Amino acid sequence: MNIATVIVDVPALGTDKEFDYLIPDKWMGIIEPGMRVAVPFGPRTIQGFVIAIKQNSSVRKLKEISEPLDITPVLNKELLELGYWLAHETLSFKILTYQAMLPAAMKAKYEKKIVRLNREHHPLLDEIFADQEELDWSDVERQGIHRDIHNEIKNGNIEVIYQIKNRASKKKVKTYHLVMEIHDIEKLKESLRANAVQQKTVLDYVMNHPTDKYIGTELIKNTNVSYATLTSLVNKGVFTESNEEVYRDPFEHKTFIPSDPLPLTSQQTEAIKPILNTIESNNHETFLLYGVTGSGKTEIYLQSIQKVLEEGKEAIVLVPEIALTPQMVDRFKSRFGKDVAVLHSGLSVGEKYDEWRKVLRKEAKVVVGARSAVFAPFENLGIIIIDEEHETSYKQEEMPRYHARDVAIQRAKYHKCPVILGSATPALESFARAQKGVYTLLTLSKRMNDRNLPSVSIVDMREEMRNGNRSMFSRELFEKLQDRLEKKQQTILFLNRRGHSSFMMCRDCGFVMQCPNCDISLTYHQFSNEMKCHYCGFVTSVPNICPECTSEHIRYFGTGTQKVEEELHKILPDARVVRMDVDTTSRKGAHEQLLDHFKSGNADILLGTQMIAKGLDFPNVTLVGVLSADTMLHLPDFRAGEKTFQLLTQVSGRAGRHELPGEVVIQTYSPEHYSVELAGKQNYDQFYKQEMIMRKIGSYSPFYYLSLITVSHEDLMKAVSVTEKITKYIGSRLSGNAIILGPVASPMSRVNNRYRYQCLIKYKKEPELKNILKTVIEHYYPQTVKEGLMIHIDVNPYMMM
DNA sequence: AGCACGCCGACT
DNA sequence: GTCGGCGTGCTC
Repeated sequence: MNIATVIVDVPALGTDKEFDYLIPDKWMGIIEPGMRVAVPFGPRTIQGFVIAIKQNSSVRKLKEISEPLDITPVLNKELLELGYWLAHETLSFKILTYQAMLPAAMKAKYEKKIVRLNREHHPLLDEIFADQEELDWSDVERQGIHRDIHNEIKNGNIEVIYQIKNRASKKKVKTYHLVMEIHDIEKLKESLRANAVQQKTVLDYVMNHPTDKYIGTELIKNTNVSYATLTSLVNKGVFTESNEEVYRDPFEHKTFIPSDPLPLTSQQTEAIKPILNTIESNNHETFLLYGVTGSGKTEIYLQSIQKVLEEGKEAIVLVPEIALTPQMVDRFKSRFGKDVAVLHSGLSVGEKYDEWRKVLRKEAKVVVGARSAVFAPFENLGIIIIDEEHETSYKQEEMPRYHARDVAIQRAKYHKCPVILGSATPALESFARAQKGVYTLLTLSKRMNDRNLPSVSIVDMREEMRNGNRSMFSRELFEKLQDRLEKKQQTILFLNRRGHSSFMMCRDCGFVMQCPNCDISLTYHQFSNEMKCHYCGFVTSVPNICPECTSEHIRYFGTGTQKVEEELHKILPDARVVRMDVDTTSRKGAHEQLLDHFKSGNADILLGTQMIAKGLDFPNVTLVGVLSADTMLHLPDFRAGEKTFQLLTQVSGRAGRHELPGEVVIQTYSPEHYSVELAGKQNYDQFYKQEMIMRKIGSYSPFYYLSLITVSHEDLMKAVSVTEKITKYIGSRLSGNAIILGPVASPMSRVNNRYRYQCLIKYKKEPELKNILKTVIEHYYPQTVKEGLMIHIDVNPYMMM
């Protein structure tokens, strides 16, 4: 058993396979599956994951593993297998699936260096090395001395070495251990010189707060002395000092008030019963917890987790973009305290690494996190919960293009434990599966305390226009805003930004400023006063005259949050507005600050985009206004109606969650569209029926599975011809039941000067499809590398652009 | 992905 | 003749 199977850190077709290495005697019994190792690969040394350990290899001449990079495995057997499964499902390279499972801090960084092999006098080497032991390869390149260096390598004077580095390190803090008895400290204090004030302060502090160790920074803060003082006390034998590893705690300055399980309503009790049963009986089952906003889904999550912990198992809770719902984290931390680790995008690389290690070391039993937290390295999973399961952020858009829901179910099958998908507006796919009995449907139709759903009025903005109101606020919304200001109640104003950013248009000739590299109009950014392309990053100045007809009547159109804010100030000068968008929340912690500001009553109106739609719960909010409900209704996406319905329903749910009744005003140009109308009525069931008809007519999911192939190339003809060949090939290999659409130009037909064409495959059962797609990838791989052709395959796509 | 190897054209 | 251009193929 001295041979290790390794997946190497080279994401390419030719290297996406197992490589065998000898385990040197000194590492025997130490190197285990799931560990990262450094291995020689060609002339380099790179990182790899040990997949298995075995007796024999079919390869004759094996190299030895250089060294292990972990003390204990970072992936368990289940996750190692999951990586293979995921690579197969998403047509991804295996190494990328493993990288997706680990915090970014553990991705290897490589350094190429040269070292001197001898100290013999040498004019060039003496000069470039000076006194250094090793030299970065980039220095060689910068100085343009390639030739000489290669000569010296040949002469045996220097050698090229490769180093693997971790991105983040473990955080260490200086710690002072108290090693002197209290009465000795007293004596020491007496014997100190009168002017040794600082040392005396520390000794006093220590006597008043006796404990066996002190963190250096804290000791200094509390006693107002310097490290030098502490060092002299170390010399006098009061302390010993050491560097101890600590976790970075993102919630260091937050206190959580412990919470106890709440009594459940009769509906909640009914809903949780089957979940508790599966936990107890160790069975896998997927539940769709369909509960209107405010029906108490979270309490069901909490009490299910409680049960899981009692069984000695662990829980994963996925929350979309968790930084956006600090309230949610609070609820879990309050209930489960130190057992909770949090993994979300707002944390620094180091913080994420620490939270992840708490899981690996079994110091945390509950993980609350965004998409990638579904890979938390637990070994006794008792439940996986996906809150707001319809959210599209659960789908990763880069390789591996996985959906957290699919991974969750796969893991739950392995662990024989339940999955709960929770939503007030389930994804159509999920609800359909629940109807078919694939998932078990649990319904919470009543809000807790029997609070009514807010009353919703839909305002036809065309009508407003006809009546001479050209403002972005309808009369109804304006009057209600005024009313809330008088009553000292709060309002949330939601601006649906997608497909609605500001663009420059000439009023005389209709010219719209386009990105020169992409097939999209440039967006006006008031903040920096520039025109930007959101796809390739192109930036240019704002024109004063139309570049086309030199007219001065060139203006920006569309509604940004800043513009809404200005307008609010004009019509309601006394209103205190908190604006939340990319500009105001980019600073770390700004998000939470703004929300706290609003919550504490320091503002009347919260104005924002997507980010205010989710999970917020403010008692004093009695009005929610949606400024333009239909902006994404017309996007080229078969889920546009579903997304609109979900968003409107979610936003509406923000009003009247407590004692005060809530009202919602939805402004729209398409009041008759069923997505808008039924969102107004909060009628998911009706929406489901209606949308299912549309999906059936269009042969879309959930009636068909989809796979999307996008081909892009600098040369339009190349993109077209390759897509055409692929479409033909696939058509010839699939059954007659599959529908193959293409080649057509992608809705984003050019990005970054690359033309994009696509082929959409709709199918019910095509067991050969994965293999066919793999053949396509293999066939075009050489062109991918050499000619800049890109083929991007998305199984079950969410982004159709 | 890198990197070495190898086979052609442009110079000392 | 040698240098160095980049096309080709391999990495346990």
